[in-house]
Amino acid sequence: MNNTDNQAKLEIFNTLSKKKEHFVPMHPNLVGLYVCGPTVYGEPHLGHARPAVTFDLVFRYLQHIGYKVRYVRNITDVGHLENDADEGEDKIAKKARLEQLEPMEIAQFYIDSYHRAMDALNVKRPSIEPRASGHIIEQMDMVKRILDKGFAYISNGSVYFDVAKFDKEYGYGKLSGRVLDELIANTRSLDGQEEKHNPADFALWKKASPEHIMRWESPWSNGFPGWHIECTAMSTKYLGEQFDIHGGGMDLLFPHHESEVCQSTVANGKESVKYWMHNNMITINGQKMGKSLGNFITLNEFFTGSHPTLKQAYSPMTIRFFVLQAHYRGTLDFSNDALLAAEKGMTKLYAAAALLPKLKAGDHSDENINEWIQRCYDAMNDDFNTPKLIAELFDASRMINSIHDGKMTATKADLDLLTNSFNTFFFNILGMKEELAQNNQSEYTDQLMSLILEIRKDAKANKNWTIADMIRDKLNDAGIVLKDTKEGTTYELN
RNA sequence: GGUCUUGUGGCCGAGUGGCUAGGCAACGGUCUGCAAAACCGUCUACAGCGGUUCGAAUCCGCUCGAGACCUCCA
Repeated sequence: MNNTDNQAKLEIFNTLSKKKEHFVPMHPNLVGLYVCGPTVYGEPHLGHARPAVTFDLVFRYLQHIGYKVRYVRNITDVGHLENDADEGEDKIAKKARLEQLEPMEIAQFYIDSYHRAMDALNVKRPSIEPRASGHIIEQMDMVKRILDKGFAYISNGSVYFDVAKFDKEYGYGKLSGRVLDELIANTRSLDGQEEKHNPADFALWKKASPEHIMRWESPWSNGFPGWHIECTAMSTKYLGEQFDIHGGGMDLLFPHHESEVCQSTVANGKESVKYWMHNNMITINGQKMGKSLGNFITLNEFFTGSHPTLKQAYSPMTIRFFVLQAHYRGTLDFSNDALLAAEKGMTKLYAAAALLPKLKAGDHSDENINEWIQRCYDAMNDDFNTPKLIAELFDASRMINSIHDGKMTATKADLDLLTNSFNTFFFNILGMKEELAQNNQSEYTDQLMSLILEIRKDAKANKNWTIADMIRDKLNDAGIVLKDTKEGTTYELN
């Protein structure tokens, strides 16, 4: 199967149409991908891992089938308002005061932390990672354009988008399915609403109250941009007025993405996004994750196991594999049992990968490798069905083990094909990487181990089971697992 | 309350209107000095109640459960 075939077969579930559609990029061989990135005022947690891994997979697969992809993932580092106690106060500004640090210092601290966690999860860095604070001019420009077109109004120094007018001209709610009248009926009256003509209107620019530290001079007031405008401004700047894929979590569907549709439609005169993709949410033991529920777990806590909910530490690759073992549009529940099962399964696939170079070719093949490869591509082309792909990899693992045990054979050509494809799907596309333990197998370790295995072999030859078992058990305690096979003993580091 | 999504075997998790995904766990077998690993086999589920159909886990309706969103938080 070549790239052209796969490009033609790829189907993506489009939130706009609520069905799978053939993916046809606007420009041949080029794809523009925009994903809503993190708001940097806290440690990265599971809620960050899911979209990051999901769209990393999309990024990787699109590249694999031959597209040149520009992947833009923003960093939101301005304009965060808290909803609880300190109403109207910028989230970053609040933290800054509490900790006596510059707002940008806080943002930088958490950006670094986010990057470290994403690197650990083997999430590729995007092509461009623009910061909202670095695009204030572009955002103001976008607000001006919307004002000029007559779809926004100024009220007490703030600028609001006129949703009712938009609804009349273009129809509101295409993405989320919201009906404007129902929205208005359901909106409670809240402080500050009197500035708006209509409760469904949203801010494009907010006048800063005195406690705001992050503020910029604008034609309307000294203030800061509304939340939704940053994505519209930055996606337009880097991907153009129309681009292929916009992704994010389902929690962003409304109002954030719906508002983006409004803004870009007015500012650019056309709908800008062709395919909207939304990953589903995560839960922990069936509950949503929240600080108040006591199940808020950061990624570092997962990696180290330092949270009361966790029975053990889970490596970054275990988390990644676990995320990929569920389809991105389904909810994903984290539990110790499920993570443990994923970890074991993942280990099995690593073991199969390690076996591949050791396989001996036969004169015929018992399985059709090309058909297997086809099934792998079919899975990916079906809206990135990674659980299906992983099931195929487990099938391959069974083949690999059987060939290794001499219970099956494959020709040299098929072995090369199998090796190449297994590695491509497991490492390059799913983005699994060897974890530290495996990389620790230095030459010294190898020499020491071969000495120890030699001693045990002697002991076994002399039927000295006490010594042989002691070596095996003590090594096991140290995290080194011995595997006795007909060809001799091998070892794995855990 | 409203909008949307979702409910699959002990656990996780794919799925096409008819052809028993896969993983983990459990149990049996082969192999092994024993064990682990590996391989083979067993465990045949689709929230509940109706309806459409020759046939539904898959389509429709209702009920129950879960989740997301419904603020100028991002």
